[in-house]
Amino acid sequence: MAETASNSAPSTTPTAEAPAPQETKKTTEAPVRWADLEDEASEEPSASSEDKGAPELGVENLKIDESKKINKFLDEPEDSNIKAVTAGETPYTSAFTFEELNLSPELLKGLYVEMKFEKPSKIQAISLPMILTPPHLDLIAQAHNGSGKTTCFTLGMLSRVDPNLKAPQALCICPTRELAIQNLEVLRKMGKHTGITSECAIPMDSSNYIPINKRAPVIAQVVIGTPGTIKKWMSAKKLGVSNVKILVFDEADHMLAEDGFKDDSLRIMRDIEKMSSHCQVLLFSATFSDTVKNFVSKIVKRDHNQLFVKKEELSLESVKQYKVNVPDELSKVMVIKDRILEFGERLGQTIIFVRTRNSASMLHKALVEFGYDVTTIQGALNQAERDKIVKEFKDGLTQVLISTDLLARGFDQQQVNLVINYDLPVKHDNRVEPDCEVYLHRIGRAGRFGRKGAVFNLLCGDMDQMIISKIENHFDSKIAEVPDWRNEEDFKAALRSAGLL
DNA sequence: AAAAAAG
Repeated sequence: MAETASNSAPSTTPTAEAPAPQETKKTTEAPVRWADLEDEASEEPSASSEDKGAPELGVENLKIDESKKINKFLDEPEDSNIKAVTAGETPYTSAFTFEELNLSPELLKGLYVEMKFEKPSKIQAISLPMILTPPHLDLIAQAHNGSGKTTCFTLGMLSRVDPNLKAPQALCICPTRELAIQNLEVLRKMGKHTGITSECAIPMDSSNYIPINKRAPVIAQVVIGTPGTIKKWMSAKKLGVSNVKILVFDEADHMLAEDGFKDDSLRIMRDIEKMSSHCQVLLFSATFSDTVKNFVSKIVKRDHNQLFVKKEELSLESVKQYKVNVPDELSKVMVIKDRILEFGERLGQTIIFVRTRNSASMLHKALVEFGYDVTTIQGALNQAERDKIVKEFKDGLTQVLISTDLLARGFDQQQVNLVINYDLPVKHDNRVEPDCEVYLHRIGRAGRFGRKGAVFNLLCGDMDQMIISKIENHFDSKIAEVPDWRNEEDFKAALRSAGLL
């Protein structure tokens, strides 16, 4: 069974038959070894459950033996406590192996052979039984950046699809086109041997635009896309949802936040619930602000499972954060150029985050004028350009990528060791307030799957000082300072301490 | 004036 071609991102979305190009390049590291060290030995008393007297899962059994993981490059990224609150009477047992999950042999082959996984990560061990066990309760799941959330919901979708029913049965909604494409690539790779069909629902470029009413109805079994297009296909009746049994929101806090995609997301959720009697809803993100957490627990079904992490325990220990005080805008460029990019490829790939599209193109011009080979991505580019920039970066052809918050969430490129905040993330309606969720997502682009990484926050002026100290307070962690922005040795020391030199 | 997505 061939994959359904992606209508919307035709040339750039690799199919399962054409393996992603980076497969051939990033071979140096050993396969990811999850949870291969811990467990029964290092039990500790669990914190008592405070909420609703609901039963608490024995997640403490998954705690890692700290003494055994010294000097280990690929650490378990989320060894702090994940707090589980389960509903109903269903007891869940964490899965220490994928075999315990009753997956099809085809799917297991995808996990071991294509994905090269050995064992479930912690969030996978806890959440997969909840996702896969009847009565398939809704789930709100928070877990650290780079800890393997995508695998949780991708496996959920693949294992709940009936291969004999040629109709949409699983839907996944993402905040950006890039994330939709990336998630589709993962799904096709993981599901390579299952024959399950999939399609990407993102807006098409004007060049290959086909009016929705002239298009054939969707028969792909899994549809992954952005909210506007999904909504459009649904209301044009080209995407039938009566067989949908699992609905996933990736970056769910943003998808359901007041200033995010709330209206579209809710509309999609309600329309599916109307057509499809019991559709399981999965909400995944690394962040849930208190407001959003409160809201999302109301919109899912009354009986649902929850996994949460305290915000103080959310920063990745493997990623060292720094602040750099500079006198003016130009010195930000100088720091990037002379103190960071000078190290070249030794540091791996770098993403520089800026606040605005304008800021992106200014910085781009400046660095290009200094002779650096950088690329820039932001939402004003057309889809073909966006795809090209992402592909070049994922293929390792470009070393330094400037981005707006377009790539702040979910973008997974394991070779990114360095994140630079050229502008700090701030709330769009109130620029003196930091956006702590976006901050966490940005720094999570480094240190994927427990790898080492460094973040440099470039600070200029009192406002930046205030914002960064609010971020420190929010996560209850102190960000180390690079003493002198002009001193090369200070940066060397910082990078060394981060494990990158 | 300001990310993203889409009409």
